[in-house]
Amino acid sequence: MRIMAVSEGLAIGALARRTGLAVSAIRYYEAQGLIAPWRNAGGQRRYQRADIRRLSFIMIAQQFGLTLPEIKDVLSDLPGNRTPTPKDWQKISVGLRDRLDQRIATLTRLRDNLDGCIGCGCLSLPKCALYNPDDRAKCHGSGPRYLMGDSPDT
Amino acid sequence: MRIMAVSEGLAIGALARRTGLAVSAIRYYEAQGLIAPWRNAGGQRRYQRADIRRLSFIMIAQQFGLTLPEIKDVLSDLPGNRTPTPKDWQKISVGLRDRLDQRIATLTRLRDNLDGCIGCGCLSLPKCALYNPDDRAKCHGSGPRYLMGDSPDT
DNA sequence: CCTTGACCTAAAGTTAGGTTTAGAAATTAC
DNA sequence: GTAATTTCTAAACCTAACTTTAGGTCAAGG
Repeated sequence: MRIMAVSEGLAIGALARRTGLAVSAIRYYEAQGLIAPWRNAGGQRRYQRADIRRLSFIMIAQQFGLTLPEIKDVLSDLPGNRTPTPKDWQKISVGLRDRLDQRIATLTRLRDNLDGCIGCGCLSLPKCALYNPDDRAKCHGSGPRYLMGDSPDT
Repeated sequence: MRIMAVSEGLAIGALARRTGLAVSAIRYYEAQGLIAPWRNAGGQRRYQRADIRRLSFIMIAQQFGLTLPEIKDVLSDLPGNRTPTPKDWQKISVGLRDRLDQRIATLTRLRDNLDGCIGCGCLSLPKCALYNPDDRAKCHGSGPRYLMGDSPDT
């Protein structure tokens, strides 16, 4: 009688085909701690079906601009002792949505600042605050000012 | 009598201080064709005041996610035969704004797709179309599908 | 059994956007 | 005039996220 009904897992090539990722990329993610396959008797990697979803999540999170360490961090909220349920994925996806909202907000703010600059026609940075890499948008603090060439002695 | 009243230009260190960029970065931009100083008798780089504005524009465009080649491309619309006027800068800034709008739109679309995924709780890619890196959002075309593990034979 | 294709590891190479280093020459300050 | 700074070039190094290569091993088909 067959006991191993749950199958012996996916080989890395099959996983690559299912996800669209390169085999080398999957191995790289493993080296970075993002995925942990087991090994068969011959030492080859074997993956669970749930890993397809895991890799897909990684791909999506990358589209959203997360780095691999960040994604690793997000994924660490998944249960380690069992296959993640839709509910588990839903939970971490909400976190992803929050990050995405922040990025959109930042870009939108940046765009509005640019609009101000275009409006005045001079791209004056002290006015539009675009000069601040951290997007703190302070207008009269310390740090580099007159970035667009509008220094007082010009 | 002094003829050279327009000054002999900024040294690279002075430009670096005025823009907040590293000297090495400015030289790097030159290697990439983004800025073109002249050389003094001793072979040192000399910059115009207008270059402060040019470098600032580069910094801003980078915040918007443009690559250096893209920025070079955008800057190529500036007049080469004279110092750019506010009007010139205004023109290319509008182009920048367009690109920014597109990026915001893309991210927003991505977020809405994610919302659909969260809503259904399964992160099903065939439904949410997040799987398409080019953001073409086709739902039943060719290419990788079932990315989140929802293949028919699961 | 034997061949072919998939897989293994380790190390080197790739691209973007720079920084660092080394040794020499130019400039500035006193 | 000399010392300190700045600048010069070329080449090496850096991180992220991978890919490629080289030399072997494993697995499946006939």
